[in-house]
Amino acid sequence: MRLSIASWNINSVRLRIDQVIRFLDLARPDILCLQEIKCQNGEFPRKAFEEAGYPHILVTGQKGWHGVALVSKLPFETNEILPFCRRGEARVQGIKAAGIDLWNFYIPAGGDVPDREANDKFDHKLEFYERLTAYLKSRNPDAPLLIAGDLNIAPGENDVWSHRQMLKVVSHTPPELEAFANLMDAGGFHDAFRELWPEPQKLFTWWSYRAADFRKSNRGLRLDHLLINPALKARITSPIAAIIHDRVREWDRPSDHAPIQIEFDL
Amino acid sequence: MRLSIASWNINSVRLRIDQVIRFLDLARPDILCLQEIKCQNGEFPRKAFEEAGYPHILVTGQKGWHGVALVSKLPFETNEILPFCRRGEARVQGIKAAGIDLWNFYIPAGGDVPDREANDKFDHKLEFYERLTAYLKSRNPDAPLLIAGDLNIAPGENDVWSHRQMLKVVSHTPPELEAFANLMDAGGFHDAFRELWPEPQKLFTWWSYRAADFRKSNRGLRLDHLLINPALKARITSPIAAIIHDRVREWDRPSDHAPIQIEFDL
DNA sequence: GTCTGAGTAG
DNA sequence: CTACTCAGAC
Repeated sequence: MRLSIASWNINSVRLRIDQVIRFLDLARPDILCLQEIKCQNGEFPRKAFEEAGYPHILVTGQKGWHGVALVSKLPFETNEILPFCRRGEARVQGIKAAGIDLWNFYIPAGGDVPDREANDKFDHKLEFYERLTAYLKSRNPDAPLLIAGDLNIAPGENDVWSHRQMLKVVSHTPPELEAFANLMDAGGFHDAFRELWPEPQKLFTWWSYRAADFRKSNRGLRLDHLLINPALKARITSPIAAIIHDRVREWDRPSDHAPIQIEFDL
Repeated sequence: MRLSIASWNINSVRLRIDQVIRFLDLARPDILCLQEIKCQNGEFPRKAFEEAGYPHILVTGQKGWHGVALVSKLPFETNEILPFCRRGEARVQGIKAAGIDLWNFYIPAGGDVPDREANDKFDHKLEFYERLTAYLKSRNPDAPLLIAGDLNIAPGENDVWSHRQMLKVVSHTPPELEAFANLMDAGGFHDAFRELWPEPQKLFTWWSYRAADFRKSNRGLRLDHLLINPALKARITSPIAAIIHDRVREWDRPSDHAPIQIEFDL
């Protein structure tokens, strides 16, 4: 079977429901992982997704901030509780579909000051990574796993518009780069995007709203990821397609994140 | 010459600039008086009015609340300072166009409690009426004058959906009705709307946002007025046309006020 | 119900 | 820059 998974930090699903449906109609992933839905469970626009052909829906919302959701053409099970967010915010989902564990994360952004003592948000972010990394070490590595979402770290020199300037900015500071590397090591993850577009090519999934013309300044970051563990990689029988839908960032009143998508045969 | 004057409480001119231009294109008044523009002078969308054929613009704005503006096909002079608002808020404009004095007012709404002692906003409203009435008594009555705007009083029994219930509600309380009557007496004003649609016909220019269907409940008030003094009346050589553009209140995300317009030959 | 401001977050 | 909350106004 062919499987296609997408992920998108939508920055308010109610405000951008038309754009999400438009994206689904053009990209037709089997499963879409959403982050920053910014609504409570009862406020999620289920009907629009059902009508678009995505009847299987899991919403993990809260009032106002954060919130993740998963909409799927395929049925899925929810059987795992993933205790990575110490504040219990709506940032984590774990499902099993087509025999694969799929985790959808909106990892904390981490505030402005890259100092765990002075800035509790930064500490919260790194602790999320630490908990996730530790969990992976004790998890059965033979179970196929895909991690999707806004991980809020740009891990490589070419995942930021300026490595030198960004080393001081939360999302690309040394402790974050180390946390991301530790995660990759612990899970043995494969990054299909970087495989397809090798260094030193720049890859971005996010561009600030503050730039008048994000294409012109192109000061982006690669904060969104789809990570494949070795057990899943071993089951894939085709080349892995991976695409950043950066044209979507050009739409009218867009999210500041572009959707990302991977596709492969099992 | 034929002269056409309109008035509209727009409830944020930046949010509804498309609707204002649409209204100008359909009604083509020579001068439009706006109230509740809710912006500072530099934030007023001058260009849209200029492109619509209204190059003469006077903006009296402030941050966030209130604010009045006047856009005109005809040139005008601004020569009079009208000291009716004791708080110095952006609620008053006076110009002279086509030999006529035109005053554009956004008179204070007056808060909830109809008691001058307990509610300073109510006192402020009545003092505005008192100052205006006193000023008219000392003004040269031979100068043609038109008062336009949201005067925030529904003066007659048939200017409210329920005279009995509204007598307790600010906009139609006895001291306000008296203040309005004193104003009309002092200026000798002619109300072209009531002339054209005599009692007991209901006339409304405002409907609350809270009603699901304002047409169905039709709990409106006549708060907006265009008042003609005797010297102006004497110069008018045609019947006076007067229309409440209540269809505009049906537009998508409308102001809670409808535009009003009068037209006559001089 | 629909605006604006201030504060918070990204 | 854009989104959310909440309060204040009408």
